[in-house]
Amino acid sequence: MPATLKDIAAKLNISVSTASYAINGGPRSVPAEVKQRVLDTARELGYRPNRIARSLVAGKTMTLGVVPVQITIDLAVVPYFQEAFNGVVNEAELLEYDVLLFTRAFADPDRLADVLLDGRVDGLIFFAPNIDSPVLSRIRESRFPFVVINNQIEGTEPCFSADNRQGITVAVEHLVSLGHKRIAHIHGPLEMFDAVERHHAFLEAMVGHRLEVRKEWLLDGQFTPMGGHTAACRLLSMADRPTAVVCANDEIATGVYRAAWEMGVQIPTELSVVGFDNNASAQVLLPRLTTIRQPLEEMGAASAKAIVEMLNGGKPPHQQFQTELIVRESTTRPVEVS
Amino acid sequence: MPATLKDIAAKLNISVSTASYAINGGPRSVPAEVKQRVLDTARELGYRPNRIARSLVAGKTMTLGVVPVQITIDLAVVPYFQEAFNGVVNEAELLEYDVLLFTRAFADPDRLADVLLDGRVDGLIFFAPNIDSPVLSRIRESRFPFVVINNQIEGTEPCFSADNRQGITVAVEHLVSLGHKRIAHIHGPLEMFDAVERHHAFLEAMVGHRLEVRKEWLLDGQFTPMGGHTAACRLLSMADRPTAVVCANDEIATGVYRAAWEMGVQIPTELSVVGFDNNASAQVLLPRLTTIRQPLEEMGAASAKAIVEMLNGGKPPHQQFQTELIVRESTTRPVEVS
DNA sequence: CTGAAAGCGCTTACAG
DNA sequence: CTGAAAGCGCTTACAG
Repeated sequence: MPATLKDIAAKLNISVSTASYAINGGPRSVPAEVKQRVLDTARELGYRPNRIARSLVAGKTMTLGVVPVQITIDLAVVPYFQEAFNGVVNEAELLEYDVLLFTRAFADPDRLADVLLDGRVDGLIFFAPNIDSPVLSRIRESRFPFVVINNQIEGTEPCFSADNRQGITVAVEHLVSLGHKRIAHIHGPLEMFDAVERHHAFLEAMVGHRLEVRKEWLLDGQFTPMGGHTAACRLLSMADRPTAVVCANDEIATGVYRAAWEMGVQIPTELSVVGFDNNASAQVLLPRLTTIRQPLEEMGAASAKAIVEMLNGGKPPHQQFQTELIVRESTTRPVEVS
Repeated sequence: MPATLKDIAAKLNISVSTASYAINGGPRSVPAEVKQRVLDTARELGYRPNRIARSLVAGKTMTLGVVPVQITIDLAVVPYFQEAFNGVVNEAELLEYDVLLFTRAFADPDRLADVLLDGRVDGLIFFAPNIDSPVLSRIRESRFPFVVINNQIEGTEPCFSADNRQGITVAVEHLVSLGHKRIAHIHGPLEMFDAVERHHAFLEAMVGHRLEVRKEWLLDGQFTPMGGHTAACRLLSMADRPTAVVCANDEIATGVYRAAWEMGVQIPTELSVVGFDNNASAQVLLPRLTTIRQPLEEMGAASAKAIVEMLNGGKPPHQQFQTELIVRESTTRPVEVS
């Protein structure tokens, strides 16, 4: 039972409105002497304004909701999430908003929408939702402010995504310019928009360079180290092996490194590896990983900024972020197999 | 302007109480026919119960606050935080609580306490606070429910920590049993409780084995890859080099690997490396890192569970988690330098 | 059985 | 200048 304005008012024989004005320093002025007494007894009683009550009258909560539609368990351990989330959190701090993470997974999109729209946050940020996200339609219907990171968006709400196509295109060009012709791709789960875009872009780039796309060199790596490991083990035990592999994210690359290590395959001399994301693990791998940087943190920050802009009546535009190939030590010329 | 109970009641010419009972399915019964009409118009108007209002009358918010006292910026990118946070989030989902992350850093402990105690959460979980945390005293005074992960605690509130001493002791024993005598330690920032405990434990273990502790082999690695890299560069360029190094966390070990790679020092043959935490990067390093596992996720989960127990009137006890040495490939016998 | 009313802790327009 | 009152959107004890 924390102290309330009523307690202070009662103790001082003044009205709660006066107490309120004194505590908030306005908008009505309060005589200095009264104000001081209010402040003193507030301190004495350990009074702290109740933000729930304040939110109710203000009609806003000063908090942003983050909704990771895709993953539910072990979410905070996925690098992709971590970086975008970090961007949101850093920016939210600057904007003086707090961040509520919605973790409850509901099979029913209606129930999920109910939870997201229950008034606890002023706006929502969706992280890399599945391509088919019925929740988004629900939220859209309710006209609640939201933005989306990395997804194709039907409506007009702001969407922040990386140029996956460009990234993959540049990566394949890089490999081709080194002399690679035999290039494999380990893709992510094809229910995810990013995975699909990168996969498409890979195929297009290969065709563009008139290189053969072998079905058995197109494997699912699930965006995880284990997926990458499994795929790479298959790839590396083929009699007819690729000289390079484009991984749909760095986590997959991590698994490829392990597989190569276990099978005694040298990176980059026997296998060139390209990742995607440039997250922390890319910095840990040795030789250092050549990868496509996706500015996830900026994207997270931009999405937080956009939501707040919308709350202030603005209409922030979609934004596509350029990717950047970071050439490090995991790619080199293929060995001649003549 | 979302629909409210009042809107439904007005439209149906019934009282808000009836509407409320119909929506909530109790505690008072409502005739089936009326109930159906309420539900129908609720759907029609897109009505969703306002949780802020509900929280205000219930006096609880069903959300848990996570407070990372130590770090403010780039928080969500620190593995330590990620894993403990993941534990909290997973458990919170099971308990049907949401998680609010407090990110605002206030120099003034009173202001911070005001924010933490403003009624938005039912309980607080503090992450690895600095040894000297004035905020904790403020929260304690207010008798607000809170628990702490990894810190020495003055009061009686539940505290969940790993047995750092045991971990380091076992690690040193492991190295000694392999024949190492020349052992270095790269410690964390000594304002942090964990760093101090591990540092102390290292010194004690060395003394216990009657091994010489060289001052120049005791370096600060700041719990970061860069810190570890810098420290290891110094260590490895000494004429008189250690044969093994105990890193205060895995991130430091990551930097040590890089330094060794750059300087052409082979791990483990020329340098044995032990980490602490067993986080994701430990799985990425090759050769695979021998490390001390600290069950951060369990600790996070336990803390969430404890808070909820407290909210239900319980009094959960302190809990110290055992650590476990995971021997992998980064430690071996030292080469004879005779 | 159901409606009107009080109250959660605030803010702020309205009276005096 | 300050107090009483209404209202934010709910829940629930109290009347009828």
